[in-house]
Formats: sequence, C-alpha cells, structure tokens
Amino acid sequence: MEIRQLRTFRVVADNLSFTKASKILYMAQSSVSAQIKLLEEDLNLKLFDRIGRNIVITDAGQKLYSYARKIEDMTKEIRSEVSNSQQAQGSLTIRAPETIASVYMPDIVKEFHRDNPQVKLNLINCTDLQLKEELNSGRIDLAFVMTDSINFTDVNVKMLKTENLILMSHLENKLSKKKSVLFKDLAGESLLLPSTD
Amino acid sequence: MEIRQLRTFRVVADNLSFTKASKILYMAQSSVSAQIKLLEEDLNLKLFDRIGRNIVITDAGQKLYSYARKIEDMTKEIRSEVSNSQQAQGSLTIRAPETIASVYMPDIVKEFHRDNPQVKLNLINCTDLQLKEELNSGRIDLAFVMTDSINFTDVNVKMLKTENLILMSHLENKLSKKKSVLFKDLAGESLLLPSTD
DNA sequence: ATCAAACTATCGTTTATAACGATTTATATA
DNA sequence: TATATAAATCGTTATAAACGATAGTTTGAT
Repeated sequence: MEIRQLRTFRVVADNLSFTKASKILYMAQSSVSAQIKLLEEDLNLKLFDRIGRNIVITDAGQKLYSYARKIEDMTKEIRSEVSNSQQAQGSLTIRAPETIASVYMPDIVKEFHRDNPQVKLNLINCTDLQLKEELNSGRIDLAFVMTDSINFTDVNVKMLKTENLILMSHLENKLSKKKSVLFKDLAGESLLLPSTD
Repeated sequence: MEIRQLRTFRVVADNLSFTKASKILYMAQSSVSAQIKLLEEDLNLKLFDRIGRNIVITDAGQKLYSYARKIEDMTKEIRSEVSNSQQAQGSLTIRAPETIASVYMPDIVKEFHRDNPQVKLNLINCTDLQLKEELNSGRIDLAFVMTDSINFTDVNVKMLKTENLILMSHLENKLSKKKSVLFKDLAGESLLLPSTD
C-alpha cells in the first residue's frame, strides 16, 4: 500500500472510471488498472465490482475511500506545515508554437495554476531560432519545439511526443486524386505550414 | 512521499540510527540513506542533522514524525478494518540444516511470529535428500539448503546467499603449515562437515 | 598521536517495479 | 448486428529501489 496507489484509487472512486482517472492523473489506463489491481491484491479484496463496462465501488472500497482521503489530506498538511518549501513563487516563461499552445497548454496551465497559484506564467507564442541563447540567458525558462533534430549541448532536451504530419489539399488540387503523395510531388505547390516549426 | 519512506523515517527516528533501522527493516544501510534522502528532497528540508557519526532529529523531522506515525497507524487500521484478509492462520513447516537454523532463524522466527501470531511454525532440523518429494507432497512448505547445484523442475528455487567454506585444522596438522590448501591436499584427512549439506 | 571501530554518504550495478502502447475481451448502444 | 466504449492483459521499455563495496568522518581507545 503506497500513497500513490491510494491517490489513484481515490480518483477512480471519484469518477467511477479507470479511463477518466487515467486522464486526470496523466497516465495510461493500463497503469491505473495495474495500480488498482496491486492494491486489491495487497488488501486481498475487491475495491470495485466490474459490471459490464462500468465499475461500482464495493463496501470495502467505500471504507477504504475515507482512509485514502484522510491520508491524502494528511500529506498535503505535511507539505504545508512541515515543509519549509514555501509555495513556489516567481514566474515561469515558456516559449511554445501556437499549434502546440492551443492544443496542449490550456489543461496544463489550469493544473499548474491550481498547484502553484503564486507563480506567474508567461507564455510566448511562436518559436524562435535563438532558443538556446534565450534559454541560457534566462529570458525564457523552457520551450516546446516541433522538430526531430535537436542536439543542443548545454540545454536539457526531452522528447515528449511524436506527431504525424498530415497533408490536406483542396478537392480540385491534382494531389487529391493521388492515392499516395511523395515529397517530390509537392514541388511547385504552395504549402501552408506552421510558421517556424 | 510514500508510505514506505515514512515508515523508514519513523524507524530511523525511533532509533536515531540509519544502521539500526536498516537491520530492523531488513534492508541495506545504503537503502535507508537513499530513502531518507529522497524524503528530504521531496519535502525540501533536513529531517536529521548529521552530527559526527550520530544523527539528531530536526524540528521539521519532529513534526513529520507524528504525521508518519498517524499514517502508519492508519494503514494498520485499514488492514484490520477494511481488509477481509483475516489474520493468516495455519501452520508452516520448514526444513533447514542446523547450521542455517541456528544462525539465521531466531530473528526470522521472532519477526514472523510477531506478524502472524496465529501461524504455527514447525522447524525441522537437518536436510533431507527427498526434499523435492517432501515439498510436492506438502509434508513441508519450504526448505533451506546449502548447495550450488539445484535444478528441481517442479519446485521454486531462489538463491539467497553465498557462504565461504572455511578450512580449520589443529595447529599441529601438517595442513596448518601450508599457505594455501588445495582439494587434493585433503586426501586422507578426516573432515568434520555439516552432515548432509 | 595513532589506530581501530562505528556510522553515514556515495558510486556503480543489478534487480524490481511501474508505466506504456497495442491488443483483446466484454458489454452496452445505435 | 455492427460500432463504440471501457477494462484487462500482454510484452516491452523506462524508472526507481535495493544492493554491495567502499570512501569519508568522527569517536574512543591505546
């Protein structure tokens, strides 16, 4: 029994859904399944009845729920009372292309602000070719870029996600007749692409 | 912050010693160090002041202590109230050679009995060449053996430890004059060995 | 003053655990 | 009956924990 598992259990219980919980907790549904399974094995009982494609919390689950909440609350209390890490404060400046910002950032910003109300977030849209220099100078704290060839030396880089590149054309464009399109077929076409990505 | 870490912290705090805690928790001292370090980094504060070869709990550590106890107690409460795993009961029959039993078993038996007061432990001294058959028949539940060549098929085998074999002889024995002894040097000597190990 | 003993910290490695993505299975719903 | 939805399972990868060995300190004894 670990706090991580109890928290996962609590979120599942709140939503009565493994899938929703996995989204809230930003992890794979299979991982939620695995954690609940571990907890059930540890306590040697069922926490949820799987009825069709829904789940219902069991009596034992109900009992565990209040304990899980208490323990979760207690950890928050610990962090606020024991820890001398006063709430993070200051500002965080992030550079991200609009395409990324509009899709991914809303949820992230919302959550971040909930957890760090005293941190001011500065989001700068569109990328910049001077990224490395900007990062090193401290003008920006982190950046998201869309590329497959980053090899900065003094900067931490982490691959987060891969995206497919989709070609869309007018129905009357000759390309829309073809079953598959090669790069060379694009010669001479006007392309609408995210600016500096 | 995980329950495991809080428990380790509590034991360290109770004993004011990483080393003692590691023995109580049956883990390496380096692992205790690592867990406390993780906890300190997580909470962003020092839990113990390292004064020479001793440690002293800090104010923050003192505060955390009561929370850690509460959470630990709560997990016990969960197990007794929520879990339907009634205390393990029954009996467990173990075969182990005296040499192992006398050195390792006392502590293990003590702890096991604390955690499982309703389980009767049967320790059978000395090994037996019919181990596999005994295990399969259920006459014994588990066995400790000293050997380096176990390849039973229907039995779970796990290597727990390696032990050095030490040669001791009377001072007047000719072997005690030699700097190193080979197996062939033992020819013709009477050897005192653990019976069937 | 020096040595040995007692502790914690650190390092590199191994092992165990957790997370993941893809797929399967089961069940509602259209 | 096909489709969509949700949880379980499986094989793989990535992350975290534990380990043993040893370095680095400090204390106490000689």
